[in-house]
Amino acid sequence: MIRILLADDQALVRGALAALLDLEADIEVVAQVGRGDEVVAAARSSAAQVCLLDIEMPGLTGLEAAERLRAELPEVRSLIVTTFGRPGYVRRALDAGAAGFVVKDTPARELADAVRRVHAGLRVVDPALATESLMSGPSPLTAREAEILLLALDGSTVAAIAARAHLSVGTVRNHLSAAIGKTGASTRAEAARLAQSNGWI
Amino acid sequence: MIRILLADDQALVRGALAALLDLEADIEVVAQVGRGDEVVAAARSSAAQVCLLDIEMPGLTGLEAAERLRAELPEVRSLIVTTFGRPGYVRRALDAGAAGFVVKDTPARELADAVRRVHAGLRVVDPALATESLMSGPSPLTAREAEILLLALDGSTVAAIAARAHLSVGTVRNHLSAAIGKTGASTRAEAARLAQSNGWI
DNA sequence: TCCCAGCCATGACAGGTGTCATGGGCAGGT
DNA sequence: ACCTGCCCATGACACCTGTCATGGCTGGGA
Repeated sequence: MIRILLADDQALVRGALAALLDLEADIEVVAQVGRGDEVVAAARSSAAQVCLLDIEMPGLTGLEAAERLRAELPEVRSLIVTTFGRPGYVRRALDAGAAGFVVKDTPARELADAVRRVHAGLRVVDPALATESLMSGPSPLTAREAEILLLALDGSTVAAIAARAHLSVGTVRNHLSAAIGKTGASTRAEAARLAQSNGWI
Repeated sequence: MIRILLADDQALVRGALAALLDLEADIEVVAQVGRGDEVVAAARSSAAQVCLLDIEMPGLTGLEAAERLRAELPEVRSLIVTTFGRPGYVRRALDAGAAGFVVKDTPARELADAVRRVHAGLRVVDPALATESLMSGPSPLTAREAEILLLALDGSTVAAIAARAHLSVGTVRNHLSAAIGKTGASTRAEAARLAQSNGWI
């Protein structure tokens, strides 16, 4: 019997996935949480063996939760199950210690298989996503550029970004200009959008 | 026995919701589709009574699908089940003829209840969402402003937007300026983001 | 040690952007 | 018929942005 923890902030999706997995004879959902920062504690108290983690969650992202799990409960294996198959997410997930990565777009049957493989110690990654992830390569952005670009996501002016980052306006413009060049965009808004869709920020 | 059609582009979520609803004794999932433009045909051939529609779908949005259903199969009732509880979505959903609106964030139990109420001819709207929807009110944007703002979402320059909309650069700037004023933003990128999060575009 | 990459900052320039005033055309309501 | 609101367009102005050149600083490799 494989003991599963489910982490997804949408109660309906969480419950539905639980219903789906409980149909499998060899899988048992032993815990459900709706926040990333509840994952480690719940995994500990429920003695879960595999954690299904959504990326978008309050508290901690699924990626960060996987990192905590690796540090505090190394015998627990994480499987990222997310809506967005952004290239770059896969790499970050594996770097964070996740054992697998599937998108919510996969056939329902394959989820149980993925759980079994992860539980058996294998790594499982959506094949289509894996190639796309390798295509886009690692982030070309420096840490600072990524940070500034993140602040530019909401469409703020350069002055507002500079204030939030405690930097001069000119420096922000330089970082943004570098990011625009590296992403192949022509405005900072487009660069921010591209970087996000590639999982770079 | 209530006959249900499920429309969601994420196969995993669709399958999981099906597993969840099939646990109910009086509910039967008779069809599943992954695209908005397959909803009407599938509803017709499966003789579904209630359609659960996600908003974000290829082909047609759930809102548009609800509109088609009302026109072609008026006896079928639609229930919008979506990830984003954006104020403004509720109003648009009800305008499109949907009988209910719930977010994926609701407890699993309530979904079956919502389905039963919709089937019984009642309207069901997430109470928290309903008040928020009334708070934000209807869209302040004119049709043209919303259209231009939609083109500005990806961070394009004004010139690029003008080319795509077949308008002069000056006109685009005017529409954007009006939209910026109405949304209380200070750049078009921020205005586009605000309008989207309010369900106005 | 030198050198390089990244970070921060300044200044200047061209071109993009947001605002405003103005005007014509078109539908819908009184 | 009149008014109102929306759409489209033009032109001018101040300001914001993206780019480039330049320089100083720091923390690693070679």
